Formats: sequence, structure tokens, C-alpha cells
Amino acid sequence: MAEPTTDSRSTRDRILDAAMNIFSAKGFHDTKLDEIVAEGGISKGSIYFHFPNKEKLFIALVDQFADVIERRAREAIGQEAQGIVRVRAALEAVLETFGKYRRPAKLLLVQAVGLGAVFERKRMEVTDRFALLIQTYLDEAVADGSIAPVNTHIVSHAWMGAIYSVVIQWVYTGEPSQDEIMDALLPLLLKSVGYQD
Amino acid sequence: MAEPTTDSRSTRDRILDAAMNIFSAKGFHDTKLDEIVAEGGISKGSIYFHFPNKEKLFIALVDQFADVIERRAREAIGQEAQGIVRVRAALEAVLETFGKYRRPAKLLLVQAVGLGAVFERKRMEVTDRFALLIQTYLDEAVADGSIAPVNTHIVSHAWMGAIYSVVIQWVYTGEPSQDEIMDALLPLLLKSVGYQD
DNA sequence: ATCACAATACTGACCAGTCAGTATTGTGAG
DNA sequence: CTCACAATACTGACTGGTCAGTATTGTGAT
Repeated sequence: MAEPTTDSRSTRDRILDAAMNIFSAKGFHDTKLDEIVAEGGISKGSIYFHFPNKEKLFIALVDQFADVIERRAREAIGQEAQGIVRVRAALEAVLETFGKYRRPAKLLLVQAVGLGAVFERKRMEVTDRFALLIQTYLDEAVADGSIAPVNTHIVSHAWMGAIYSVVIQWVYTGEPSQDEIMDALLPLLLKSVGYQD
Repeated sequence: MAEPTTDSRSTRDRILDAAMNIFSAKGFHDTKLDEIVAEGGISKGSIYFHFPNKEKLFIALVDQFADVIERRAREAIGQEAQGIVRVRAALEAVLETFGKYRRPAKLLLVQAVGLGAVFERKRMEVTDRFALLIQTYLDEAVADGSIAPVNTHIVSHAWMGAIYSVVIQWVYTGEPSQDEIMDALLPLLLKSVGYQD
């Protein structure tokens, strides 16, 4: 594994790549920096040149992926008109992005949980970011009458949880397929706020 | 804290109690056995007399709580007639039990995530246990016509996720209140499979 | 020659797990 | 009942491997 060749990518990126591979597979605590060193064909010294410590390296990966997801969702939403159509677009974007990036998804949804207080705050921050995104458009959909009034705060968190757990299950087992998920989960969520196709 | 008095509970129970307190607050890796020793007013040796290692001690707590939840849910369900009423009863029971046992809930839903493969298998086992319970009664509800046919496998996991994340949020922040959750989450879930009060 | 970056060798705090020993409770023979 | 012995329950000082982080040295570009 890990061909050196004439690897022209910057060392920093090589570190991030290797760290993503190991962290997502083994979790934070079970990952030794020396494994990342081996995987990436880099040196321990350069890790500490580019990152202050193991924790910050991990958090850099979480942030990186959270940014990707949010950007994709916002792009998808921006193109849609109003109301429930936007909610649907955001959901599709998030599901597709999780699908495209399995390993990062696992890092965020699984490996970032249950670490100490520092990580927990970061995870809450990311989760809240998405929940708030959903909530905003749900509120909009309620306002313009696409759907009946609901407790959008609870709904958005419930949706996040539903998405998370189905995605986690899929990340681990490969089942159900991405298409099945879209076909079953999307209508489920929309119906839960009283919207039908 | 931790009055010694003439503590007549068995040492094993004292260990489990102390371990629950510390594990649920700090997570698996950040918990030192010496902290449990201090909290429980017991000795390190007796931990290793009653449990083979730290990991098994943690898992014993997870199992203990999973059993409580499942028993409560089954009891609640047993008293109900058929179809969707039973689903509703099970949901209520699970939510109430999570509410009653905040710390164990945090242990199972947060602290047991993102640990190694051993723990992940255990967590999947527990989650699947509940998901299957839900799925069974959902299938029943579909069969007797209470609700329209759905992909009960996906629905049950999505429901678990929705419950989990709302409960986690509540375990951390105390908001939204248990009543609010019941009032908002229950109809949401039932509506998601096309059932109205 | 100096600076940014990278590689290697090393350190020491930490903590799960051990174990030799003590205390407590159980048992059954006289 | 009581004494000898055994089994079980508990104690806590100690250890040894581990691994994040650091100090030192190397290298190539300008």
C-alpha cells in the first residue's frame, strides 16, 4: 500500500489522507501516530510540523468534511425555489455526499463520538450546524404553507438522527443500498411532516 | 461524596454503580480505573476479582441497561392489543425509560460509540435488538392494515436514530423537555408511516 | 549560509493489569 | 459450640509496555 512514486502532493495533504484512512478505520484512541506515519510514507516530525497535536489533526479532518457537506447542501438548496422543494434538495445533497464519502462519514458519525469533552463540543457544533440548516428551511416551508406547523427544532434533530443511523448502518454493512435509502428515507422524512409527493 | 457508612451492598454492585457514574460522565478512555476505585470506595483488586478487564466492565453496564429498556418495552407492549397501538406503547416505554435513566442512556448512546471493533459489535447488537423489536410490531401493523406497507427495516433504523439523537440532545442540554419530546416526536414518527391520531 | 521542511532517535508520564498477601465467611468433625 | 482448615473476597503497592510528544540531525532550494 501507499506508493511513494514521485508523490507531488504536499506533505500536509498526505498526512491528512493517511490520517483519514486510519482514523476512520480504527477510531481516535486506537490509532497510533506511527501507523499514520507508515500509511502515508511520511515522518512523525512532519506531522508535528503541520499540526500541533493528535487531537487537532483529528479535528482538522472533521472540520474538513463538515465543510464539504454543508457546502454541497447549500449549493443544492440555492438552486431550488422555495419551501419544501428546498428541504428535499438539501436532504438529497446530504445523502449523496455521505454516500460519496463513506470514510469521512464514518469519521464524523462514529469515530468522533464518545471522545472527551473537547471533541463532544466540536461534534455538537457540527451536528447543530446541520440541524439548524434543516430547521431554517423547515421554518420556511411552514411559513409558506408547504407543510403544517411543527416543532421544527425537534423535527430537525430527529431527521438528523434518522439520517445518521441509516447512513451508519450503510457505512458498516453496505446495506441498504444508497438508492433504497433515498427511496425509503426521503418519503419517510417528508411524510413525517405531513408532506406527500 | 460516596458515603461509606455500613455499606451493605455487594462490592460488585458498588463497582458497577461507581463505574456507571464515571464512564457516563467521562467516556471509556478518559476514565481511569483509579477514579472508579475512589468513587466507589473499593479497591482496584476487587474490580479485577469481579471483572476480567476494563472493557468487560464497561460492556457489563451496557448490557445491564439494554436489558432494562428491552424488558420495559416488552412489558408495555404485552399489555396492548394489536397493530399500531403496540408500536405506540413501545415507543412511549422506551422514551420514558431513557428519561428515567439519563446516565445509562448517555453511556449507551454516546460513550459506547467510536470505541474499537469489539464495542462496535456490542453496540450494533443492542441497536439491532431494539430496531428488530420495532420492526416486528411495524410488520404486524402493516399486516393488519393499521398502516400502509413501508420498508420496515429502514423505518425501524430511522426511528431508532431519531429517538437516539433527540434523547442525546436532551441528555446533554435538558432541552427539549421529556413532555415536549413525547408530544412532538411520537406524532412525528407515527405520521412518517402514514398514521394519524 | 540560512531557512523551511522533513526524517530519525529518543524520552518519560501514564495507567491497565498483576500478585503476594490479608480479611472474611463457610464448613464439618469432634 | 468451637476449632482447624479451606474457600472466597478483597487490598494496594508495584511494574512494564506503550505511545504522544520532543530534541536532534539531515537536506535541498534560494
